[in-house]
Amino acid sequence: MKKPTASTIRNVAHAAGVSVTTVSRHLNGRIKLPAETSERIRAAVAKLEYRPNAIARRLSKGSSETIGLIVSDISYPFFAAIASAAEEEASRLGYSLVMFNSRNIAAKELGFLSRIDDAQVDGILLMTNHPDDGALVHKINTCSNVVLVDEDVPGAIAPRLFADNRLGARLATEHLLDHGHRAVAFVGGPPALLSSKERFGAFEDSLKRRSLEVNPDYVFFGDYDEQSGLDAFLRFAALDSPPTAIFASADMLALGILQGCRRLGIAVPSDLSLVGFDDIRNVDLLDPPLTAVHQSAEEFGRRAVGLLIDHINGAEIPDAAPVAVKLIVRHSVAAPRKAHWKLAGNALAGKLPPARVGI
Amino acid sequence: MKKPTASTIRNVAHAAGVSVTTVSRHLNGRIKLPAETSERIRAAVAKLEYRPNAIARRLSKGSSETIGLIVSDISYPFFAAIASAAEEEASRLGYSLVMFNSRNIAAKELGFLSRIDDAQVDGILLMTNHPDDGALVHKINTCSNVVLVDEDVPGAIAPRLFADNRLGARLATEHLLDHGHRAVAFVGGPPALLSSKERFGAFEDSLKRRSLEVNPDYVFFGDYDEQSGLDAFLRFAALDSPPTAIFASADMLALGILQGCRRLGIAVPSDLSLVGFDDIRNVDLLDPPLTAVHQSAEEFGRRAVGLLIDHINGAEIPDAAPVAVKLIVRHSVAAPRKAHWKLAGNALAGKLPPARVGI
DNA sequence: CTGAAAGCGCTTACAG
DNA sequence: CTGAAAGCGCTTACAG
Repeated sequence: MKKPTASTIRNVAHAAGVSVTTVSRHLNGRIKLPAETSERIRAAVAKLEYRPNAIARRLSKGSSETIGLIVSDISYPFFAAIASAAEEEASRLGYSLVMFNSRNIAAKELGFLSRIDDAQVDGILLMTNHPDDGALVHKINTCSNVVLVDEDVPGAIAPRLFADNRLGARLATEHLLDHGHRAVAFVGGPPALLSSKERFGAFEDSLKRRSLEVNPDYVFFGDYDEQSGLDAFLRFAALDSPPTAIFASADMLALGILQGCRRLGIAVPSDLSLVGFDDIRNVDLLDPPLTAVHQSAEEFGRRAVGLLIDHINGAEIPDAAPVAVKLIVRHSVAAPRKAHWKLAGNALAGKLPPARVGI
Repeated sequence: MKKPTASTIRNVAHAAGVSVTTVSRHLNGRIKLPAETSERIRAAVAKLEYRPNAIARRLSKGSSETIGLIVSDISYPFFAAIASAAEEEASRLGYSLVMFNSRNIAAKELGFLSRIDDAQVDGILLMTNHPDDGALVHKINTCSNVVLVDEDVPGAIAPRLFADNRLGARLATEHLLDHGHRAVAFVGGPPALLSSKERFGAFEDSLKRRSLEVNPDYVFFGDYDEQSGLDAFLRFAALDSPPTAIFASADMLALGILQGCRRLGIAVPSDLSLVGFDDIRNVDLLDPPLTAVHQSAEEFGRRAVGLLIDHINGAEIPDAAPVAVKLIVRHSVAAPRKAHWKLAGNALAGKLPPARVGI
């Protein structure tokens, strides 16, 4: 039961001596009232501390001026930055934005998506990070007003906004190649994701363009987190000829790699060069400052909200241009050493992670 | 208008040949039906892809099994970590958690808080980061079911959960003192905040306990962000006798200080020792790895949700014990040099920030 | 222009 | 045990 204290539109109407209809219309600006009447309503609203019940409004109107953002992991800094920018833009456009943390669980994503059906939100920005088993496409295609952000769900009929993954990966790879590296490794996220596919694809192309082959030992796919970065590093470290450079296709992976280097005494960049992707806040303060492909979270959030609101308003949404990327050169890349770095003795004993599947 | 496709409880009732009442009660588990009847309902639900409209339910029930979390800045890593932990615990207890980014704007906090009034959420975890002008206390005291997390709003009648700020600050300060520092500075957030007051208070006490005085030149209050850290550093750097150690009462401040050191060529810890507060993810990878007071975001999120749900259920909430803290020693603290570090010539020209108010 | 009334999709006292 | 009906607090066709 509602608290008995909250006053309703009926109370206001009664206090102002007009009908509920009139109060509603006046409050929604659909009517122009004589100054005297509108003043009576204003006074009643103030006196009763009346605040329209948003739930009731939604039920009858079917819309809420609210948009949702489903994020797979709010503690991933790049995602949090997108969320923050999205909120700011939504607010600017008169919407409120609510965020849902799905922890990358498909069932939660579906549940949050259902909020479109009952007008809890008018639309949703979906940032997923796992392959779809079909349920997601189905859901997206039955509820309108979702836009896919950062990762794709293949088959979904919805506007999309992605980064320029291919260009970013090419920039990173060529930067390494330009420094003379030939033994360069790739660390990716879940292989089924668009970002992984595109970044790996461009990595491969960049090598090919220089008549180089991808060495399967130098490719690792995991999750987009520090642990996977560490796992990748340890696998590479166990090789007879470890790579001299790594393209970590997400900064969190690079952080895990750095972690591994620190533990095993490998110096970056003199033993091993490293470039990241995302360029999250403060990577310039790492040891060493990380060279990384920058993508603008601000642009991501802002444009995604714009797309969604246009979509809600029924506009035809053209394919969105990718979010721009650029390489930020700092100090984690140097020319390769003459000799490969090798771990002393059994430094790796017991540290090797289980193998992960390739692409 | 709702999409015509969404089916309602009436459709289900009709298809199953029972009343709406029966369907509702059955779906809410308030009734035990003959297997045959419940099977008919199940079939109807499946066939019509019926999903209860949560908005309608809220309007009639007045509750939503949803809790809200208002965070002043979701891109602040420590807050994002709390949010993440809170979501997990809420989910475990059968609630869904929605997050609101207030950008530390009081009006937004008030607006989000109002969602308790219309049952959009059953209760709210409030993380604010600015002094209250009175509106917040009033709001909190008129809507039940809010718990204050991380920072206080004085005068509010609500359960609270704070870190052990005093102990944390003491640990940090004594660590510096134990290394022989006497010229130790304090950098705080907004001086009106509980965390600032408590951390500064304990800093002061720790000095006093060793018969040391706080040097007003060594105290700086700003915001809890990198910029303020940088500002503080630059002010200290302009002093004739700069401090040999800084207690940055938030990691983001420490990051700004590190930024300043890098720009001006000051070495940490040999020129300047530094300890942070929060111990956010990956500060072990900084240059140098940051010594910091650790507070558990996981514990914060988990316990805050527990408190709130107990509160919603009408339990009497005793004063919560503070969230534990501990000092994590890494490599940003060393013994002070014999001589004070000084900047060469006019290295600071044009870089000095405007003065900020003291406590 | 104004208002009485129906309706949004549920839940739940109340009566049978 | 079951169901018809009222009610949650709004909005909005519809009639006056």
